[in-house]
Amino acid sequence: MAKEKPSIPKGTRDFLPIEISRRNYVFNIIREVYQLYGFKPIETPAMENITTLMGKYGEEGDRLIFKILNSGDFLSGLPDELLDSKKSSKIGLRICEKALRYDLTVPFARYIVQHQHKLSFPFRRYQIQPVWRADRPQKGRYREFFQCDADIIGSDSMLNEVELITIINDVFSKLGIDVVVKINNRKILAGIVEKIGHADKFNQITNIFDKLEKIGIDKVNEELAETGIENKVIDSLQPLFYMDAAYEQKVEYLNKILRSSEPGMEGLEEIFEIFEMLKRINIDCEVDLDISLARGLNYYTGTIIEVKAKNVDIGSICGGGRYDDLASLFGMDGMSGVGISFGADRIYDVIKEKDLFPENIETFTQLLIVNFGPKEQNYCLSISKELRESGISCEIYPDHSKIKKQMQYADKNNIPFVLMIGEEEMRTGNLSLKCMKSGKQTTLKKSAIAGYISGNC
RNA sequence: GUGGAUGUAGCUCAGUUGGUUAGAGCACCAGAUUGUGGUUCUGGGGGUCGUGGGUUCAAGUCCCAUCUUCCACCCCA
Repeated sequence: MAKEKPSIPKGTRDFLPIEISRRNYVFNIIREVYQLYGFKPIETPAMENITTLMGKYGEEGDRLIFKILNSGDFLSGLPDELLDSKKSSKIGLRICEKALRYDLTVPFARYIVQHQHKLSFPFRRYQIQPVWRADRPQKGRYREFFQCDADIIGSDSMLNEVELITIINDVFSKLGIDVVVKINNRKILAGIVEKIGHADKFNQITNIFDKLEKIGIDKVNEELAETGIENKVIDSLQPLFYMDAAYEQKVEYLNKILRSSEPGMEGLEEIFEIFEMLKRINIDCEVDLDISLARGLNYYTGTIIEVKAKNVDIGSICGGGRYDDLASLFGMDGMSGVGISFGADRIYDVIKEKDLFPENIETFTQLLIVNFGPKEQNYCLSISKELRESGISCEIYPDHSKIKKQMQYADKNNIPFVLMIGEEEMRTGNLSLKCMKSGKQTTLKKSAIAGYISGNC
């Protein structure tokens, strides 16, 4: 048999125990905060019917959905002319009925429509599961990664937006990450585009706005001019592009130019409400109204939110927004929802880069019991049972190897304590406990061990 | 999907205008030390140089293709 070099698909990763434990640290903090706000956990399958996903994320999104080939003789029913046409996307839809989920929001919309009779609205759920995107991988961009979503569906209130923002604040302050939360509203963008008379070019224009931070104000103006917007109009937009302008100034200016735009004023009113509420509660992290923030999947209709870590170049680590029409795509009207999604893997990368993981999460086993031989091993069996019953995570070294080797094992596995029970200890009942960090050894009766370790961990 | 870079031991990398048997550090294993790890010393194992073709007396080195990883665009968490 030919030897195969082992590998995994590009953009996917294996995880070491230490990496899992660090990732769980991130998950646990997010989960705790979600539960503190009354969100309930749900799960959905890794794969959805392909029709559930296609067309929900825009053209680019469709391309990035992983499709699952049908089982069986999937080509037999295809007309020859379709096969001969070699149009992959069309053939793909005929031979793939399932696809891996691209995010957690669209499956959630499907979920609430299907289970509406078992749920009471407004419904707040959280969901921590992996998603898959057929993107080309690079730094902070994976083909399989975890999203941690929280959504409130069935309520139009801006209070929901405010709660989500405070959740973002709580999570990142617990993780010790310095972030800036950017907020915008699609209705404001629609109003601006409408006022400058290019409502038909919404995507093109907002896309250019979005590049502001990256390419700078001059290039943005250049690109806007290329789309056919008159210089006079571009000049009138300039105040919006000064990122560090105070919130009040931006709102005042928007009030002027959006006066006769119904969606524009509506969006502005929503933003105003959010910021008024935020003023009532103290929030540590920076929250900015950023008119250049345009991103977000196609389904967002109102508020859009994006969070970036300061001083780390990794794209957004959390994003979200309000979607009024998502459930109606599955046949349930009047169900506005708003949600956020933490990108656990990017958050992991930020914490790693900033070296912010706490040390104690690297300990798995607290105590190793050295194995001196068959007699001692038998004696240790009951000791390990008692220690575990007292909540001490411990293991007996499985072989009668040299002590040196067993100590090395403890050292490499970051086990803080080693218990040595040889002939002498068995006879006297005075057990030798070594603290690996200090190198000090103490003699204890077995009943005192659990207490000693708990007190010194 | 478009463009650019990269690939040599488990990891990080040297390797001259093409020229004997491809090196180092770290990691691993063994010993110095038969009841004591993390430091030190000694020794050892480990590479068909990403893969497939081509040029040449001779290729890790040059050419082509392909894959991987990384970077930019696009898009996004």
